[in-house]
Amino acid sequence: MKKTVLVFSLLILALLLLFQFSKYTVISGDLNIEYIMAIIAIAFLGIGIFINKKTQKQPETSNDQINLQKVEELGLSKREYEVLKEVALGLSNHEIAKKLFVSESTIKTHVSSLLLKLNAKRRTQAIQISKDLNII
Amino acid sequence: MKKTVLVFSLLILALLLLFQFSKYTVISGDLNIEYIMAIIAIAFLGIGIFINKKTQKQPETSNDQINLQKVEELGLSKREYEVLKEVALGLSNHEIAKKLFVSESTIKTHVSSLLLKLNAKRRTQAIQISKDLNII
DNA sequence: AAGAAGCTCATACTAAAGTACTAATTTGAT
DNA sequence: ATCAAATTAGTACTTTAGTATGAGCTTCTT
Repeated sequence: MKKTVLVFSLLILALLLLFQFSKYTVISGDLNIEYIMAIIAIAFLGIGIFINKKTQKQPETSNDQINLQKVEELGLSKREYEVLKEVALGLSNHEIAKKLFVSESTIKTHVSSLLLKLNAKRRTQAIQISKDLNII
Repeated sequence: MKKTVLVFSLLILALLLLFQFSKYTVISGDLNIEYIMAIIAIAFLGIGIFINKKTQKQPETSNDQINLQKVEELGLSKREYEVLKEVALGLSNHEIAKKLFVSESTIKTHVSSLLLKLNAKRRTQAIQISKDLNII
């Protein structure tokens, strides 16, 4: 938000400067009007592209990046988060247990509390929710 | 590609028309130069944003695009594919049955054959595999 | 040191998920 | 019209998944 204000302020400033410059050069006859128009057109084309890139980058990066802050917000413990990632990989409780060198009942405990925290009824729903929250 | 050429052709045409228009109005004194500049600036700002949006949509869609050809390669029927998408949404067999107006046993049949075709042991694994193959 | 939180594990359940058939219709293509 | 594939649905069964509860142990904080 602060950046947006700054960018627009600079934009308005540039516009005003350009006006003054163009008025001066047209009157003094140093440049003809076509050049000034072309410069303005190109400049604002670039500014348009730049602004759009900035606004479009936000969803892009937030889509690919895993949001570890969200994990904390949800109150997921380190182990629960670890189990969640294995669940999302399509492993069964038994397979996860073997992989993490613990018993299956331990995994069940983790999964149960993880489902509660994610507000999911099933592990498949937990996967979907986690994907939406960008935590996996 | 054809669209790009068309867009740029129209862009150049618009530019030329604008030049002629501006030259006329400035000389005739109907409008002062600031207005024309402002119009050009806003127009090209919009064009810049528009172009950028078009070019940035390409990688987005190509990354997310679902590979329907792969679905056929796997031998998934229309209904099986439909069920798969619901499974990936995190729904239970019972919920899918209600949503598609069929019995739960029908969904079970679909899921079973779908798992076979995807070479998955569980529905969670099917989700993972489907995601890798870009079919959901 | 005491308490809270996290990790572990067990038992005993209930509830889903998944398999293996069989079978009746329906649909689509030759 | 006929044959193959698809959709539907059922029964009976096994396997996972998930819940509830209690409990021992470790780690970190106050």
